[in-house]
Amino acid sequence: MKLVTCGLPYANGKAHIGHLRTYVPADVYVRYLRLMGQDVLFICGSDCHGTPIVVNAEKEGISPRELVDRYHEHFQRIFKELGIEFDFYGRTDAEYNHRRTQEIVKRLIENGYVYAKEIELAYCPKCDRFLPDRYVEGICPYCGAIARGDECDQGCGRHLEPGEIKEPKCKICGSKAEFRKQKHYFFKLTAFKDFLIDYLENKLQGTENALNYARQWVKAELRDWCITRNLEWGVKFPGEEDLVVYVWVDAPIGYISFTEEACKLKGLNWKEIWLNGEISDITHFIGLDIVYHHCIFWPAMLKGAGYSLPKAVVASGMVKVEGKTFSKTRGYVVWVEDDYLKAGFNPDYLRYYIVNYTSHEKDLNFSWKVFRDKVNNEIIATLGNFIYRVLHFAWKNFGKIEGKVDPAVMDKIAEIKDKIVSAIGKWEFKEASDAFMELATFGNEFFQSSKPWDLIKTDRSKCMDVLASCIQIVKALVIFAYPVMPKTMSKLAEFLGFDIAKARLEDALKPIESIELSKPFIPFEKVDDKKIEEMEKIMLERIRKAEEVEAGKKEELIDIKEFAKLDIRIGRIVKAEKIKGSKKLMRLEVDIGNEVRQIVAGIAEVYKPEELVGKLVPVLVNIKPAKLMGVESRGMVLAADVNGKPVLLHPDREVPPGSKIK
RNA sequence: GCCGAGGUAGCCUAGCUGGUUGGGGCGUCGGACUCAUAAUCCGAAGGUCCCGGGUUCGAAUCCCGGCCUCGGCACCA
Repeated sequence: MKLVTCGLPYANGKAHIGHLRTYVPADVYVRYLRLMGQDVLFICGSDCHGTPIVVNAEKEGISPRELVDRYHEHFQRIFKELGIEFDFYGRTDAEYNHRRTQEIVKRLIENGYVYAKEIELAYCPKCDRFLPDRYVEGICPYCGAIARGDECDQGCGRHLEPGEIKEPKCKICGSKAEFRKQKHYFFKLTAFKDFLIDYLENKLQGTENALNYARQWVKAELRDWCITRNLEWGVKFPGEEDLVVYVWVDAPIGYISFTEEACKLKGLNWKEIWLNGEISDITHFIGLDIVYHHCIFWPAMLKGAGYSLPKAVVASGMVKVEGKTFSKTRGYVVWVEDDYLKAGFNPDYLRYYIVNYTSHEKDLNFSWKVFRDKVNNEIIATLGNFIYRVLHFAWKNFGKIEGKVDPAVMDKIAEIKDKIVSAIGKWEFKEASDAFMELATFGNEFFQSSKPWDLIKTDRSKCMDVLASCIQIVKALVIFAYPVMPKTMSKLAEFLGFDIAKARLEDALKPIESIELSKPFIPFEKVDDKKIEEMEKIMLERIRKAEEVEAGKKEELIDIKEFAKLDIRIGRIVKAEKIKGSKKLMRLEVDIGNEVRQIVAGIAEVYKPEELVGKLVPVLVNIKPAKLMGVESRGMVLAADVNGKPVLLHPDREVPPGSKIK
């Protein structure tokens, strides 16, 4: 029994096209494996724990469970509609996952891979609880900027050790927090370094993007992981009522507990998968963002607890939307339900697009125009049209087809089958889908050059043979394309009188002796331009709104007194040099009239030092000094922000340095 | 700057353990056909294979140097 899993969607938001980049190919993979006669268990579920869920639930005034329920159902619905069929779709907050997680943690403790350590954590006396990192705010001891729990994110960027932050405040009630010592538990990841190097170099298979990334991390620096958190929501750490296990412990364990549940339902033994010697036939489909967890943390945990290790990790590339980096906040997103499904598009189209656009490892660009073109030119004109023209012609002129299939046709089908098998073995789903499209084109050529519309008038028997060959191709296409477009292809299989669920790739090569046809249906409906324009409008509107929100944040009105607090003066740049080790930072010496100040500015990507010297620029003089890349900055050069790039401002005419700006 | 992935015709790409005129798809242009959802088929145009060196009888393919793009980290006072 082979196990295939997908990275668990976090039950904290709706499904978007980025999710599908992983789930669709995984489903396609599983369907092809089954067509090859393999026994596969396909598992996924909702990732339900972690602080972001707790924070969001609190914001909405509901319990974490209610929030999780909502998205758990949402994802199940989306998967069903898109034909992504898991054998089991679980949730990590279920009893079975808690049980398995505690069992594994206990094993790790028994085997000596977990140790306790006292660390200082912010504690709010008013709320009477320890505060997870993102609930703490305070002052950075190094640069004085406002910093959050573990990091000076707005100031010097330093990583802050627990206890370092000054004047800690609770972000929930705003009252002063204090530091209290608390015992936490660490997983000895460092003990697995040699094991991981060997595993990643010699044992683990998968896509290069994942493996290379992980190898680099392991060789660099491994640190022990703190695996407990101060939360109520989560899996209790054994023996510690107040601590839950870190979300990245219980989430992947979901793969195991979901397998158990699936096996119960199917009368199988889960231990044959997860307690089956060193390496087991387990394949994880994931996004590039969680490579670290799946290639490093997870195998170490499994090893430490005595479980089997995954055989392969397959990571999908990133998703772009209309050529831009995917971003929910900036509006470059396609929501599966609100955008795609509500517009009434056939889910098979999106599956085809995702699988066929480019190699699994590379970036996928989603564009509505490309979507329309791929659907209309490839799915409909080439594949759908071939299927329909053959079935329609055969039904109209014969009704029943009994004829000899051309050996060249059989050879071609066999060739395509081999291509598909080889492509699936490499996780190259575009290659597999290109292969059946090639067969459709071959079919069109065969039909065209055989001219059955002429033969029907001169030689009915020969015409019948041509049709027999064409129907053989149609059957092969239905089987070969089924994993990518299950909804339409199963309807066609039914029309042709066979059960696709029991089909094998080899069946495409079994000659159809005789087939009786009824009136065929048009397999795919065209996507029209108006609909695409609508979709583009929706997206543009969303992008515009996102920009407005961004601008709106800055549009808080202030009065002149507040403005007067800003001491802005014209300064002359007298020296400029790039800061070593930084891409964006430039060290400037600026004459602001009564003194020359050192200022660090993030302009090095756009400006060269030599073009800056002598230039007059506005400088915010009374900003708190800060250190950037270890260089002190005592002021801020003002510039226009154009698509994230700075454009410097210069006075209309020569003015003396130090001139005040009002 | 560091690490990773890449740079092949308007777009997506195959080839990358070196070897006949660099394949394919979409789009474009011309033609043919009419069974079919104006679908299909045939043909054509379109490429400094990022740039510069080197190895070699021979390089898109190997080596060195550089440029650029994407992602991650650092950072944008």
